Formats: sequence, C-alpha cells, structure tokens
Amino acid sequence: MEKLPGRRGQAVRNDAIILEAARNVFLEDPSAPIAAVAERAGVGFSALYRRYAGKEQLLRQLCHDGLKRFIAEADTGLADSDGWRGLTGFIERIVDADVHSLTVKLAGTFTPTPEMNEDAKRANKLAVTLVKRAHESGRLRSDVVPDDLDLLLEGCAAIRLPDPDRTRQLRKRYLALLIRGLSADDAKQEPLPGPAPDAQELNWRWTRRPQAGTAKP
Amino acid sequence: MEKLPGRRGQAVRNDAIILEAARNVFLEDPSAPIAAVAERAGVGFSALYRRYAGKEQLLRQLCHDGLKRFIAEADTGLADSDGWRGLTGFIERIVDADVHSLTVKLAGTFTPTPEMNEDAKRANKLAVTLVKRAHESGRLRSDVVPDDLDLLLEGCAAIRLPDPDRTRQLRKRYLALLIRGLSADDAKQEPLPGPAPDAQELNWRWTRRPQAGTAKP
DNA sequence: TTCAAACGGAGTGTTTCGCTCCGTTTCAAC
DNA sequence: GTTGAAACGGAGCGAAACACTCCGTTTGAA
Repeated sequence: MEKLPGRRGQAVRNDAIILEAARNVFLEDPSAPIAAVAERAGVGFSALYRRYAGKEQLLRQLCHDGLKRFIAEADTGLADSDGWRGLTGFIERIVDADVHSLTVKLAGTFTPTPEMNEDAKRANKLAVTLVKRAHESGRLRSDVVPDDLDLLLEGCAAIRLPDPDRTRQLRKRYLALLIRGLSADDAKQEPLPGPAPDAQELNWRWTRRPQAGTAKP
Repeated sequence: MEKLPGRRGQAVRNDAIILEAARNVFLEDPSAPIAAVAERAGVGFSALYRRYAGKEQLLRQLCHDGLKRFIAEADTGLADSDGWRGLTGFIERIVDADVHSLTVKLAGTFTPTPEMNEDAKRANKLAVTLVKRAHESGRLRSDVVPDDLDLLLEGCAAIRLPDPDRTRQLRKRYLALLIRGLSADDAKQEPLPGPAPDAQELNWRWTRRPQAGTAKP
C-alpha cells in the first residue's frame, strides 16, 4: 500500500477507490453511466478520465481483475491435497467474491486484449485440472464436465439482493444444494440429461454486443 | 383460435404474433426498444400502439401472462397424487417454459395492477402448498422452505444461450443437479446454511426502478 | 512564490427511444 | 362500383441519457 501523503498520495488512493466503486456500480447495473461510478467513488469524473481513456478501458480493467482473481483462486484450489475439497472450495470462493458476476455481465461490452485471452485460456486449463482432480478423488459424479462449472457459477451469480451480505448468505445456501447435486452417490444415480455443455457454445458472450457508450471515430 | 379471414382476422392473428414477438425480444433484452418488437413481429409499430397504450402496458401484459402460467402449472402440480413429483414436475415445467425469466427481468419496470397483486398472492399460496405436500411425502429435505423456490428458479433462468432449444437442454441438466440437492437423503445431511430466504426480502424487485422509457406527464 | 499535477463539473455533441400523426391499404356493406 | 372505417406503416418530433471535452480551480512540493 502506498503511504505518500499529499496530492500524489491521494491520487494513488483514488486509484483503488475508483476501481472499487466501479466494481460495485457495474455489479448493480452493468450499463450504468460513468457518472454513477464517479459519484459512488466521491470524485468528479474527470478523475476517471485521467486514469482511463474511456469507459471501455475501465470495463476491461475490471474484467481482467476478475479473471486474475479467478486464476488465483483456482491455483489455491489446486494446492489442496484433496481434489474434491479443492474444487468445491474454489467454487465457494469464486461465488463468495462475486467474481463471475462481473465477468458475465460485462462480457461482450468491450473487446478483450490479447493478454486477457491468454489469461482466459489459462483459467480454462486450471478449471479443467481442478475438475479432473475432483474426478480422481471419486467424490465428483462422473458425468460432470468442466464446462458445467460455468453454468453453475452463472446460476449462483443470478442470486442478487440489495444487501451484499445477505446475497452472500443466500448464495451459500443455494450453492449447498448444487454441490450436493455434484457429489457422487453410491445409490442409483441417473445420468445428467442432455449433451454436456461445451466451451465453444459458452463463448458467445464474448462476441461484441452494443454497449459501453459510443465509440469515437 | 379465430378463423376470420380478411383484415379483421389478420388483426386478431397479429395479437398473438405481437405478444409472442414481444416475449422473445424482451427475453433476450429486457430493455429492448418497442421498435425491436415490431420488427420481430413483422409489423409496423403503430400496430403495437393500437393495442397497448404504451410500452408499460405491454410489459404488464407479458408479465401477467407469465404469472397466470405459473398459477396454471402450480395447479397441475397440485393435482398430482405424489407430492414430490408434483413439486419437481412443476419446477421443471416453469423452467422449461421460461416463465420465471421474463417475470424477473421485467419486474420493477412497471407498476403492477391490483389484479396482478391478487394473482401474485394466489401464486404464492400455491407454491407454499406445493412445498408442504412435498414435505409430507418425505422426499423433500426438511429444511427447504417455499421461498427457496424463488432462488432456484432464478438460478435456472440465468442460464441462457442464443439457441432457445439448447438453453432448455442445459437448464434441464442444471436443474437435475439442483433437484438432486433438494431431495431428502437418509445419509448424513448437513443442514442448509444461512437463514432461509423470506418472502419479504425477495420482493424488492417489484419496487419501481427506472426503465420502460419515459412516462408521459 | 511558483508551477504542474490532480481535480471538479458545466457544457457539448450525439444517439436512442417512446410516441404522435398522417397518408395508405384492405375489406365489408351496400 | 363506391364508400367508409378499421387496420396499418413509418417518417419525424421532442426529450432524455450519456460519453467525453474543456477550462478554471485547488493543492502541495520545490
């Protein structure tokens, strides 16, 4: 943490304040105006434009941060010696941190950087490994595929109340149901219906859709 | 179905076409412009204004239709002699028909009519009964409350792909996980975490939020 | 005292969108 | 045929939303 006093120090602190404000605002309303972010951050919005060339850059940054968090949590899960606990713990942390929500809601509103694409690939690989290890532990039902995680995270992200704390609580409750559904069962277990989801068909989000204000020529 | 030929018959047919188009359009984008609905329906948008005084009326109608469908499906579920099957079947039908999606997405964009409030109450009562009967059957885990249904439906509604058929498939798959989570288990079963959801706190959606264009003075 | 980094926010140009209005088409009645 | 009204299509209007620019002001280090 920077500890510079004075104008410069304030500026550095504002960096974090603005990002945090933006996160909260866009979590509530993905198409919120820039002004709303500035207001929540308690700054004028020229403070925003000093840092980001435009709205799109800000959205990118936010999304990329989420992606990095995703990767970090996946790494943590992979470090767990218990494959099942590694997976479920990972899911719980992602849901708790509300990481997936932003990514999903903002997807398609900006063009990703090459670096983001790299990280996305990496995140995918990690998730695959996470699921593989859970399978090996024998506690994950065998017909679950890595891309099922996406559906699951998306479902959890859909739970949202005005109060963030309460939201987390209810998501935990809901997630408990889901995780119990994921777990292998010695009793008769009918296979999951339908063709399993596939990475390809889940990527349509990222195709550019109108949003994020007006581009400049 | 009306079978009048000619202009009048076309008009009656358009009633249904327009509603169907509106449903699909707003399912994709809840804040879509009226013009998009007209275009999808293949009519000029004055055909819309002949039927609805404004955008808000159309949204209301759509939402109310969904509510009625909800009630109808609940009644069907209640008619099942098996309480558990009555509940799960009901959920599956609601998810399959994409009823909850519209309701949730459109909530707060219009002021509900008194009649809608009545129907909402009725729907609630039915859901409570549905859950009660499932509990009595012994196959629903005992710590599930009626309002958990809302979370569940919302989670399912969050799964959405460009292809409606594929969307239905994946939702079924996802729902299979959830329903397995709902079912009582003779084995050790940890209680669901957190305070159970409560009707009160789930009603914030219906408080009016800016949307649906501009009101007239 | 000076100066540049950081900032606040009114103003601008543009786009979006709900809705009105009017001319046109279609069909039934006569 | 003729007519009249129901139904329709869509140009265009007015208002609002919003990203972004610009410039005057503040602040703190030198």
